[in-house]
Amino acid sequence: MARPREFDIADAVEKAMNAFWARGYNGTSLPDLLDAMKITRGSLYKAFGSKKQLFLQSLALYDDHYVKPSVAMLQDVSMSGEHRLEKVFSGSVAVVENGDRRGCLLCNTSAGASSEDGEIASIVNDQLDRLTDAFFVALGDTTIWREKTKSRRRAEARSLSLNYVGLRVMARGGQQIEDLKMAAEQTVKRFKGAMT
Amino acid sequence: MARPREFDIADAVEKAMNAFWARGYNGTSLPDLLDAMKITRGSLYKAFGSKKQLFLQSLALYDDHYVKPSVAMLQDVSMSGEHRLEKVFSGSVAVVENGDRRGCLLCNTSAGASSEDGEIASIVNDQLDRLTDAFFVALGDTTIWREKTKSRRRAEARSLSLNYVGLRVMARGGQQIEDLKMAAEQTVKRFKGAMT
DNA sequence: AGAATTAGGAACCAATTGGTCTAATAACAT
DNA sequence: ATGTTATTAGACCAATTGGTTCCTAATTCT
Repeated sequence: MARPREFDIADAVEKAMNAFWARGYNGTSLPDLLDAMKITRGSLYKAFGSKKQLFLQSLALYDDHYVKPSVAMLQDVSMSGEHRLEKVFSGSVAVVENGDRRGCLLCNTSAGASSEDGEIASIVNDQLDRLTDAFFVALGDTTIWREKTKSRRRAEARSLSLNYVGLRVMARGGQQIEDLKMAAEQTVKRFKGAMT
Repeated sequence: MARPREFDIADAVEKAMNAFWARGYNGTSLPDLLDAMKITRGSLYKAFGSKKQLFLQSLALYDDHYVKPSVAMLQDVSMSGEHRLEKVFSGSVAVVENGDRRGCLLCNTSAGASSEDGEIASIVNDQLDRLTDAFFVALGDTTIWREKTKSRRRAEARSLSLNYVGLRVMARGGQQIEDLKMAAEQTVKRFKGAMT
C-alpha cells in the first residue's frame, strides 16, 4: 500500500497561484513555491511534473475562483447590466484600497510570460476573451447600450476590456489610488449615463 | 592617457533598451544584454555599474525616444485634439500590424518589475502620468471635450490612459489584431464623436 | 621608453535555478 | 516479519545568474 500524500493538491495549487500572482511566473522561483506550498522539491515534482505545469494549474484555478464567478456575475440578469459592470471596476479599485496591489494574474501574465510561451498566452487570452464576452452580455442589459447594434456593443465590450486590463496593470504598477478611482468612475459613466 | 572606449554609450543603451523591451527586466539576463550590446561583461560594468542602472538608463532613453515625442505631439496645437489623440491609438495598433508585439516598455514594467522596485515604479509612473497629462491637454482641443469642465477632462484623460495601457498589454499578450483594432476604434469614438 | 589611466578580455565567484536521484518512510496486505 | 507501492526528504546536478578580479591593451604625455 502506497504512502499517502501529506498535502492536499487543491490546497497546494491555491498557494502556488498566490505566489505566482504576487511575483509573476518568471519572478517566482522554486524555493519561493516550496516556501509558499510547504512541500519539498520531490513532492512538487511528483505531484505537478514541472514549474510550468504548476503554473498552468494555477491559471486554471484562477479561472475557477475569479474569472468564472466574474463572468457568471456579469451574466446574472437578476441585477441590472449597469450594476454588474460597475461591480467589476469598483471591485478592482476596492481591492487596492484594501492594500492588495497584485493586480490580475491574467493581465500580469499578458505583459510578461505570455510573450515567451504560446501555450500560456493562449490560455490567458481565452480567459480574457470570456470576460470580454461577459461585458458584451451585461452591456445588452444597460439602458444606454441595449438599443444599439450588437456590433457597437461588441466594440464597446472590447474597449471596456482595455479599461479593465489598464486599471489592473496601473494598480499593480503603483499608481495613486485617487487616480485609479477617478479613472474607474469615468469608465463607469460610459454605461451608466452622465457622459455629458 | 586612458584607453578610449570602443563603443558608444548612447548606442549601447539603445541596444539594451530594446533587449529589455523585448524580454522584460527580469527576463533579460546579462548574456542577453552582452549579446545585444556587443560588449563584454567588464565593459558593461565599467560603463554602467549594474544591470539595474542600465535599466534606469534604458527607461530614460525610452522617455526621450517615445514618451517625450508622444507628449509633444499630443500638445501640438497645429493639429486638432482629435487627430492627436487618435494617432496614439491607431499608432499602437499599426505597430502590431507591422509585426511588433513588444507593447510598451512602461506598461510591461508596470505589470512586472515595478512591484519589486519602488525606484523603477516611480520613474515609470512619472512617465505614464506625463502621458495622461498630455491626453488632458489634447482633450481640451477636441470639439466634444473642450467645453466640459477641467475636472471631467481630467477624469477622461485618466480613463484614456487605462485604454492605452490595456491596449499595449493586450497587444503584447497576443490578442487578435482585429480585436485590438476594434477596441482602439471604439476608444477613439469617445473624443471623435459618433458615440451614439 | 616609461608613466599614467581607463577600457577590454576572460577567468572566476558565490549563489541560485529548475530538475533528478536515491534512500527512507508511511500505509496496507499477507 | 516481509512485500508492495507511492510519498517524502534531502542531497545532488549542470547550467545559469549578476557581479568581481586581475591582467593585458590602447591611448596620450613627458
